[in-house]
Amino acid sequence: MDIKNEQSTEQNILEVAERLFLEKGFAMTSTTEIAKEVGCNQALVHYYFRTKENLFNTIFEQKFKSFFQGIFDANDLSTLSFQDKVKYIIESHFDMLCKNPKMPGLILNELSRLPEQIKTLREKLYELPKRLFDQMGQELQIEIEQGRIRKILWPDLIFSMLSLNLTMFIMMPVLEGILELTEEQKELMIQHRRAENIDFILNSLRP
Amino acid sequence: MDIKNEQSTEQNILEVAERLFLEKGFAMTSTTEIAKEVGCNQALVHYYFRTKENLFNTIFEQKFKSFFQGIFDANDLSTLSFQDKVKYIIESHFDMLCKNPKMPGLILNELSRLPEQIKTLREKLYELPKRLFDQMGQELQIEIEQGRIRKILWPDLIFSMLSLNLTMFIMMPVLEGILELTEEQKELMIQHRRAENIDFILNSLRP
DNA sequence: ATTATCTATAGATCTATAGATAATGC
DNA sequence: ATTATCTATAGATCTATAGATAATGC
Repeated sequence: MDIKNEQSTEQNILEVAERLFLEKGFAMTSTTEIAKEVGCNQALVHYYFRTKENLFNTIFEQKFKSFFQGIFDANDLSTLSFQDKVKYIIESHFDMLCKNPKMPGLILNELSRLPEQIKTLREKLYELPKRLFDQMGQELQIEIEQGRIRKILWPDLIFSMLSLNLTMFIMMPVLEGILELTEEQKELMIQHRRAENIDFILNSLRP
Repeated sequence: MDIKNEQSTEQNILEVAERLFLEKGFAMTSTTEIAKEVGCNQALVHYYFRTKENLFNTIFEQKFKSFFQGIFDANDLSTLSFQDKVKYIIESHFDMLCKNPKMPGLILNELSRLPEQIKTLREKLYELPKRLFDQMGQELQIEIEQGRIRKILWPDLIFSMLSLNLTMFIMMPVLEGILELTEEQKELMIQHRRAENIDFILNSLRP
């Protein structure tokens, strides 16, 4: 009778589980609770996914992949100036976080339990963005030599870029609680910081 | 027979519980586990603290207070230049995080459950540092007018300062897992970022 | 026939308490 | 006497599975 119930129960379970895992983490979410929210009985969750761990891994793996490939998809940035590349990276990283605001928290809390995902992440970190990163590192070197950017190491720069973006989303639940933000205020704040982060970074890079 | 067992069992419980709560959070730490590590039986944990919640709150409240008052203790900064004040704040914030590297994670994960602490934090945020913050805001305004610092809002500046410091410690568990850092590498990285954060901020503030 | 769903339950925790026993401070 | 510690256990979860029943696709 539910409007949503066009989709299969399996799909429903996945969606509810994803939401609950993101909200409360692995340990605090029970298959009983998932079943209750889906509107089926608890055994069914195990019928489809056998174990809670299985269910979690299925969801996490998928979210995890799309999360990271979102950061540096191979857009051609070669026509842009170095500053514009920096700006583009900050923006796409920030927007990716906007779409998955709870993922950093989940990764932080659960990654240590998941050696397989750690391996994946390590490989991705060494592999995929290496081209982009090596190239950016070299370009940065040239910019510095030509006096268009102050002396700074590429790893330090990228760390600062990601830091400023990340904190916004990691701290948001606490900020909301403390400052009692409305939805509009929150949205304003996020958009403000998006611009501010770019500004802050580019200003720091001036020679 | 243990060397440490000079102190009372109650103190032992507090110390073990603090470590476990910081490592694994409230939900993932059981009183059974605490008792096992202390070397007593599980009933004793409840004898001293009645409930697990009680035990957690006792520890959290204490850590929480010392954590936040560490940030802006009323040191007299009035003889310093604005840049040196900024540097001092970054340094003391960073060093406070060094001493309590797991606190941000715990606060992030558990604060939502604790309305009392949220209230405390809100009051502190409005109250205690208001003097320092208002003053810094005014000073910043003067610096900007006199052309010694580029145009920036004080809340944006303080947010960026704290962001860069925070991320270092929040991401450290993940970084350690991915990059397989040794203890020395980790220590080097932390000290490097301490300097880099100051550098990055001060460079961004140039007019 | 096969697949989806339900009921019932075993077995593993975990928290909290009651009640017995040991240790300690007068 | 009082305080600290232990044993035992009630009651509440929670995960996972076995086995019965309903729904669906040929």
